[in-house]
Amino acid sequence: MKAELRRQHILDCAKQVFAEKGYYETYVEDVIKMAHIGKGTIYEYFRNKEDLFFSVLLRSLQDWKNAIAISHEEIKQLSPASYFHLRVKRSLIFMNEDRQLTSIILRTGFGFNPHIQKFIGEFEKNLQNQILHDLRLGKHLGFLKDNVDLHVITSILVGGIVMIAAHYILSEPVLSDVEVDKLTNKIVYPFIKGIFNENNLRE
Amino acid sequence: MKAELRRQHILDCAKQVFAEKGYYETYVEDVIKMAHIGKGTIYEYFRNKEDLFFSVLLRSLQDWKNAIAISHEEIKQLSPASYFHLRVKRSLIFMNEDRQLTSIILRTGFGFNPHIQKFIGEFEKNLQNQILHDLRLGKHLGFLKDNVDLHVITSILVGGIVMIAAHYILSEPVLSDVEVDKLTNKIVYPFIKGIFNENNLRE
Amino acid sequence: MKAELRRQHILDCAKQVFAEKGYYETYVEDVIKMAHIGKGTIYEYFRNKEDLFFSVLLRSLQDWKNAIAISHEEIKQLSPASYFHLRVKRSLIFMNEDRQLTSIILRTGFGFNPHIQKFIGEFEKNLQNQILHDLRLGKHLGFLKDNVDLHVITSILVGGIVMIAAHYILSEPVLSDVEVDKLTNKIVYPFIKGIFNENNLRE
Amino acid sequence: MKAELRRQHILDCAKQVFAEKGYYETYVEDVIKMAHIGKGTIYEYFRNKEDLFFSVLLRSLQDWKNAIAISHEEIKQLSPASYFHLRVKRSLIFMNEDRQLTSIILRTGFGFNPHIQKFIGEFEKNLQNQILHDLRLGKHLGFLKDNVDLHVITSILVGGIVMIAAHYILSEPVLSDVEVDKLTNKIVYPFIKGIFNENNLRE
DNA sequence: CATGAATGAGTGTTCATTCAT
DNA sequence: GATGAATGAACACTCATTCAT
Repeated sequence: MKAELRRQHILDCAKQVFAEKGYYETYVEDVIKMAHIGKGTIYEYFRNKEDLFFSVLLRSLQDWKNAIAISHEEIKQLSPASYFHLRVKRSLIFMNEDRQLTSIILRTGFGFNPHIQKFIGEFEKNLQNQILHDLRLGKHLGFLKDNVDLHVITSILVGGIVMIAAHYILSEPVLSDVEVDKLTNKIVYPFIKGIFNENNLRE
Repeated sequence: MKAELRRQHILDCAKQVFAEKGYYETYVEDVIKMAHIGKGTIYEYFRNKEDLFFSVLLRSLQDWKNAIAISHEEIKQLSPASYFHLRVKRSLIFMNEDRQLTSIILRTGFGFNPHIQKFIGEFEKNLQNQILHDLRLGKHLGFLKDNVDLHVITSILVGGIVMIAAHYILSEPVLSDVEVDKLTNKIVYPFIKGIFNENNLRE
Repeated sequence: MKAELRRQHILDCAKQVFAEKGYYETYVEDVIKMAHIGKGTIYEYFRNKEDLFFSVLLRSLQDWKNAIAISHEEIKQLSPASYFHLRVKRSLIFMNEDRQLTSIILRTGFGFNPHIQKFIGEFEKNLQNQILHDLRLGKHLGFLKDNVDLHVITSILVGGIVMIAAHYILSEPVLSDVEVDKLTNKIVYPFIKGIFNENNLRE
Repeated sequence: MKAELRRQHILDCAKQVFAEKGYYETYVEDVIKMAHIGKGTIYEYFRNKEDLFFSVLLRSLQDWKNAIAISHEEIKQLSPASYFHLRVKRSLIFMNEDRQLTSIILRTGFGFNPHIQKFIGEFEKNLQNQILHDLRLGKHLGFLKDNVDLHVITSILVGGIVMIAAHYILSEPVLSDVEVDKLTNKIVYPFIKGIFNENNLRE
C-alpha cells in the first residue's frame, strides 16, 4: 500500500513535469527532484523513462474514458442533440480539469517516436470512438442527415475540441462550469444548425 | 548565389528529415549525410539546430500563406458559402501537396520547447487568421447567423482541418483533385447545413 | 546452528552463481534470489560481495586440500611414480567432482583485483605446494633426475592440470572413474618417460 | 594517417590499463585520461568498451602469431627436439616482451562474458594449434613415442607455459636472453627425457 | 569557404549497500 | 534477526557544437 502510494506520487510529479516540458526536455532527474526521491528509486517503480511516460498516460487514459462516458440511464433521457452536446461538454470539462494531461497530449503532437506515438494515439482514438459511436447511433435512429460522413465529422470534432482546449482552456485559469457550458454551446451549435443563414445557402 | 543554392539544398534535406523523425529524433548528422555536406558546413548557414528548424518552417510559412490566399478578383465572384468552401479546399490542397511540412506541424504538436512552439503557433495563427477574416467578412455582410462565435468556429475549423490532414491525407498516397474536392465538401457541408435534421432539434 | 546452516546455504548458492557467471557478472541480487532470502540478509552474514566471494573460496580450499592429500599409510606403500600418479589423479578427481569451484578458478583467471587474486593464488599455491613436496621427496630419495628444476616442473604440472580441467573436464559431462584414470595416465606418462624416442634426442 | 596514429595511441593506452586493472575494473575514463583525449573521441574510433577491448586483443593476436611462427627454412634445419624447443622459447620470449598482453590474457582467465571469452580463447587456441601441429609432425616422422596423446600433451604444455609466464615472467623484471634460454630448457627437458630415472619406473 | 576530427556537458541507467521497520 | 524499499556514486555512451587545417 505504501509502495502504491509512492508510485502514485512519482506519477503525479512526472505528469506535472511532462506537462510543463514535454517528453524530450524532461529529464529523469527533474522528476526525481520534484518527487524528493533518490535517483535509483524511480527505477524500482518504472523500467525506464519511456515506461514512466507510458504509465502516466495509462493511468490518465482510464480517467478520461470515465470522464466522457455517458451512462445508460442518461442515454435514455437525452434527445440526440443534447446527447451530442453532453459528450462535447464532458470532454471540455475533463480537459479543463486535467490540464496536465491535456498539455501532454497537445505537446506530444501526432509525431514522436513511434512507440510513444502509438500510445498517444490511444487517447485520440478513444475520444474519436466515443464520438463516432454517438453519431452512428444518431444516424441509425434517423436523427442525422443522410449525406453526412460520420468519420470526417468525428475527426473535425476531435481536432476542434483539442484546438479549443489549446486556445481557450490551457491558456486561461481554470474555467467555471458556466464558462464550460457556454463554450460547449458555441461548439455544438454550428453542427446542429449550420452556421450560414438559410437564404445564403444557394450556391 | 552558389551559397544561396546550397542553403536551399540543406533546407530541403532538413525538411525531409524533420518530417520523418520529428525535431528531437532528428540528429544534425542525419541532415548532413542526406545533404552530402561536411559537418561544419551546416553551421556556416545556420546558427544551430533550432535555427535550422526555424528556417525550414519560415521558408514554408510564406508558401502556405500564398497557397491558401484568395485573390481580390476571386472574392468578388464568390458566394459566402463557396468562399468558405474555397478556403478549406486550398488548405487541404496545400497539406496534400506539402506533406513534409504538414508532418512537421503534426509531429511537433502544440507543445514543444517554448521557442519553437511559438513558431509553430505562427502557422496555426496564419490559417486561423485567414479563416477568421473570411468569417468576419461573412458576418459583416449578414451571411452568417448572429449567435455564432467566430473565434470558436475558427478554432474548430483549424483543429478539424489539421486532424483531417492527419487521418485522411498523411496516411494515404497523394490525393487526386477529385478526392480533395470530396473531402472539402464533407468538411464544409455540416457547417453550412448543420448535421441534425430539422425535426430533431427541439432540445 | 540455524544461522550456520543459513550461511552455508548462501555459500552454496553463491558458489553456483559465481561458477556460472564469474565474479563481475554475478550480482548480489542473483545470489539472493537463488537463496530465497531477503536483500539485507546476505549482509548479516558477509561484509560485502568480495567477502562473500572469499568465503566461497575459503570453504572450498580446505575441501581441496583434503581431497588431494595422501595419507601417511598410503605414502609407505607407494613407489615414487605411483605416488606422483596418485597426486595428479586426486587433483583430477576433485576437479571432476567440484566443477563449480573449478569453474570459478578458471573464470577468475590469474588477474583480478589484487585482493581477490591473492586468494585465487592460494588454490594454485596449495596444489603447487603439495606437488612440490612430492617431487622434493622424490628427489631426496634419488628417484628424480638431478638436473630437474622442481619449481618449474611444479608450475608446468599445475598449469597443465588446470588446462586439462578446462578442456577435458568442464566441457564434458562428469567423467567416470575409468576416464579419469586414463586422463591421469596421459598426463603422467610423458613426465615419466619423456615424449621423444631415444634415437631422436641428439640435438 | 593521422587518424590511424591516434587509433594506435588509444589502443596502446587501453592495452596498458587493461593489463593493469583487467576488463571490468578498467573504466573508459581511465583510458581517456591516459590518452589525453576527450570523452567522445574514443567513440569515434571504437563502438564501445567491448570493441575497444577486442581491438586491443585483435591487434596483438597477429603479433603473437608472428612471434611464435617458425619459418620454412628454419624447419628444414632443425631436429625435432630443437624444433619443439624453439617453439617453447619463442612463446616465452613473446610473453617476456609483451607483458601487457600476457597480463591481460592471464587476468581475463577462462571465464568472462561469453563474447569476450571466445576472443581470449583465440589466443590459447592459436598457441595450442601451433604446438599441436609441431607434435603431429613429429609423430608423423616417427620422432614421438606412439602412445603419446598429442592433445593432452598440448594442453599441458600450453597450461604449463602460461603458468610459467605467471610465476617466472610477469612477477620479475624483464628477463635477459640467457634467462629465457634457461627457462626454456627447464620446460622442455622433462618432456624429452622424462623426469624419473630409469630404475625407478617399475610401477 | 568547406571540412570533419575532437570535444565534454549532459543523460539514462546500474547495482552494491544501508537502515527503518 | 530478517527484510526490502531507498539510495547515490559510478559508469557507459550521446550528440550538438567548435576550430584548426
